[in-house]
Amino acid sequence: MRVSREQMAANRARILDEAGRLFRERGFDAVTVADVMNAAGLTHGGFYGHFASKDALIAASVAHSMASQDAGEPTDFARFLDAYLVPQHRDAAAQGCPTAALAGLLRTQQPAARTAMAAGLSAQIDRLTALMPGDSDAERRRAAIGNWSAMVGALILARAVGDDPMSDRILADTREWLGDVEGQAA
Amino acid sequence: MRVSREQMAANRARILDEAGRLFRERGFDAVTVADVMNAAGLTHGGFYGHFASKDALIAASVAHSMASQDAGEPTDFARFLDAYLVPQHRDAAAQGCPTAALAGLLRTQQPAARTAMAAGLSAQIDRLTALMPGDSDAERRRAAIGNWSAMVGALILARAVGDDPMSDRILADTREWLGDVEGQAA
DNA sequence: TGTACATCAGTGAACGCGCGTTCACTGATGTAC
DNA sequence: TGTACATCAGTGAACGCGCGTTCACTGATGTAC
Repeated sequence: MRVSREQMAANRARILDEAGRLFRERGFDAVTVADVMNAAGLTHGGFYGHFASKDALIAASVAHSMASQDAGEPTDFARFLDAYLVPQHRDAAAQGCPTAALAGLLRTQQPAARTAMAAGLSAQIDRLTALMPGDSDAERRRAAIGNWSAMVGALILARAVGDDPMSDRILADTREWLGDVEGQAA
Repeated sequence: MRVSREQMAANRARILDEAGRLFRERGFDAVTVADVMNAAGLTHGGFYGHFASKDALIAASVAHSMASQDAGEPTDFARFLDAYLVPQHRDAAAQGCPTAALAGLLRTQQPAARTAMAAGLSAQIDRLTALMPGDSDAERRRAAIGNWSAMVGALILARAVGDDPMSDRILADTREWLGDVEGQAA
């Protein structure tokens, strides 16, 4: 059942897409190699033709998910913030921000996966720095890192507590607070 | 090998202490029931005399770790912030803030564990609200939630990226940025 | 261009290991008299 | 207070299951002529 080179490349791309979706939704440990392959329409045995190990898939998947974030590159920080800290995003982790979904899981992962996160995070901070007001580049970068930490932190906390009414409040209050801080700084 | 009631209570307390330490250090999945029991100086077979399941231990451990945070209740926000966003805290997750160590892992845990996180988080926000400047209680609470999201988010991001030089920068920049924001708001 | 053969992507059964959980047993604790 | 017995916290072997990984096989693709 050999397939064409194009087909194989498409299969690999589908494996990465599905892995990114499943890992964001359930975390690395709760998703099996067979889960990913089945989601991609394949059987688990073929996995090792594409990746050396599950850890290699995790590293590639983190890089893939972080890179796909570039596509939706924000051009207006206020708009980005308002779309980010909302219940719909909290409830759609599978399609949402990979940083918020995965950062808390990466401390115990292998170096390659953490390096991929570092690269994606660095790119995101560069992007946000360009959108920040401020007199110096250092000041804009500091604001970008502070805002991004608060956004990712608020989303992680809102997701951690489950159905609790505090979840909505964390999102709304952090959104308003960051909006006020921005207003003051501008 | 029956032990006295006091001894049994002490054993249970030691199990919870060690579980809290190990879970913060390695996450829930990478720590086995046997790991926890051995760390507490016991064998794995006796575990089910104390807890109904590993999930029950996780829930109890989250509650235990979050409650132990009350002990170090901060009285000065600037001091708390300066001690929180530093490399030593980043590198000592086992003894550090349970919220930063566990929040990212809780989305995929059972309701009891998430409820315990919600309760601990609520208490922490109440504590920080009391330390915030501001005209109204709503404003102080918003500042507490925003600051706490940024602190937890920055620590999670700094831990996610590993040895990367960005790790130190995330801590330092977020610390300075929050200090500036506080200064402006006061 | 057509044919014969080598390659190799994917399949699915199987392997081995580790983990959560169970259970028969042990012997110190707690209690009844 | 001392003795006899019931209780039960902890032990360690065993069980069963699921997961990452391997491997012999299949049959379509790619290539040599």
